[in-house]
Amino acid sequence: MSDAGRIVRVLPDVSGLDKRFDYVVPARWAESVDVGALVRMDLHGRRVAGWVVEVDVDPPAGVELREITKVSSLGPDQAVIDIATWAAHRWSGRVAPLLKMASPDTMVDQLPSGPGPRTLPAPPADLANDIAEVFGRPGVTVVRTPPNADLFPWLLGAAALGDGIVVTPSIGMARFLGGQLRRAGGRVALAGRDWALGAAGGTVIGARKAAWGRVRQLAYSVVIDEHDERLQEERNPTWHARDVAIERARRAGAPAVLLSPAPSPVALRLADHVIAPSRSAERASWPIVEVVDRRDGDPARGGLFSDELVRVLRSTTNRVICVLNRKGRSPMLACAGCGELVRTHDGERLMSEVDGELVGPGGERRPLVCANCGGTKLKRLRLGVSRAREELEALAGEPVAEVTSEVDAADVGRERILIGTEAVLHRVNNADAVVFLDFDQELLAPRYRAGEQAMSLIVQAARLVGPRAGGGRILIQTRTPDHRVLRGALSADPGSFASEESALREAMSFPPFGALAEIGGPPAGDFVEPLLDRLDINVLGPRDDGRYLLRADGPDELATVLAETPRPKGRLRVAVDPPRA
DNA sequence: CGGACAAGCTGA
DNA sequence: CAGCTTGTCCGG
Repeated sequence: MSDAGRIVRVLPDVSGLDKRFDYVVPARWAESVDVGALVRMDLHGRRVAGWVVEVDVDPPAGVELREITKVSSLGPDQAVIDIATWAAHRWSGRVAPLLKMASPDTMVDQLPSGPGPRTLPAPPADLANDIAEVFGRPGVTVVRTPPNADLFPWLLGAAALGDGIVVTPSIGMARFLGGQLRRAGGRVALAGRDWALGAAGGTVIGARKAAWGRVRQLAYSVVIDEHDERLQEERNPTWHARDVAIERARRAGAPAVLLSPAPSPVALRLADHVIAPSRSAERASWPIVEVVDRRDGDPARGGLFSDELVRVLRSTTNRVICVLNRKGRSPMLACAGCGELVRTHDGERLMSEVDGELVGPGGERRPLVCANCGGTKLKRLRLGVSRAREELEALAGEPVAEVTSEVDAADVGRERILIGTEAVLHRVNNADAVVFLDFDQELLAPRYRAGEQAMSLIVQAARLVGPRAGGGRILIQTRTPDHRVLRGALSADPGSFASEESALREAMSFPPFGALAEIGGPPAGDFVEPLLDRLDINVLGPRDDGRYLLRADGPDELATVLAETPRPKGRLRVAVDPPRA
């Protein structure tokens, strides 16, 4: 090493460039530059920001090094940088966007002092044993929590261990739980805003970004509502906060605790231990769920308005939320004779009519005949949200407000009855009843996670209406009343649903029994071409949108193949664990 | 990514 | 052939 100063390796914060460059640190900053520091430097004629990812490196021969021009801020520590590197490989993306997630919102030149000694209240007696057990051992524990259970005791149990991260699906929930913990005497840092506070010690809590929080010494990772889709980033790399939180805990030898009323098949597969409430406690926390068979419904009105729906509208005095997910897509077909939906052979997907034939999303074809009764007269069920709103208004004899995803929670109307897509479930805090007008759209959506996502909607509804003892009620209108999701919801038994769902996934080698990546963009075909005859990789597609699906035995195998396969030039899009595949 | 530079296209 | 677009390369 030369006398001129230390040499550091820097990852520039430039999207589209995933390369590290070496720079000299001027002597005056020698002490303040360490791994993770945010710096500025000249790169190819422009001044850019970057992260120091290694110090005291041997630069390549024959390159004249430039100097760092500024030390801007403290940043992620070595542990977080290592996780970002791991995650970039795992989700086949670049490191820079992950480090950005792991960096403070505003520049930090010094950490505040750490928390003093603290005493937290003991968790309630009925949970104390479970909490002590769960947080007393490393590894992954899945805790199935009743949908209306208070989650705060689990947070207390974690915080008692010292520093750690807590991930929630929304910032709102993070603020709520974080506030509770702070009032109980915990040291709490909201991910992003309180970056420096968290780095100095305590509990870092936030939405999925909290998975990237810097902590002094990680003693736990907690994921709240593990089933919630919002824990996964939708842009590339499509990292999942659950998986990041688990990996961080694993590396620190700390417990990773995943809480959910309906844990995903992935969580259950990753779990070393599963804890479930007693059947009676779980059942009591669920609202009353009523499944209404609409095979006898009037197709002219989309079969959307059952007698049971009318009864619910009239029997409650408080808010009723009606959910109707109908975005584009071709209309569902139902048999005019028996009312059965036209579904694929395995009953998992809807079929549509193309050139006088029935066609399923996987390419399955058969003539225009009902598989249930042999009837040849099929009817289209189509009714959009705005038409449904009008009809509902006429039926209820009172105003009905439409809530779209563009409407802010604060602007939701005063009307007693609301109708909207699933977004309405996130815009309202409570209701007497939630009615899913046409749940088949969710159950039979052309995605392998459709069942899981449908269950997640029911959980959300269960929270809005509260437990059965308080009169909480969910009405689900469907033409597939025997679907495993509905059986699980009806008996307030997400455990049985989870077993069935996992068995199906295993039979089809879908995640978590295998890993998927979606390959898109113009060069997709060239990219998958060398993989076609490999035994450890299945190439599915191309689908009609030109995308391919790759399947490997696990995420590690998939990541390695994606990293080793040469990238043809052009804009290739790779989405690992695609949320909508 | 975005600047540099080269190769290709256009128009009077 | 100047002037502009499009493509390819590369950064310490």
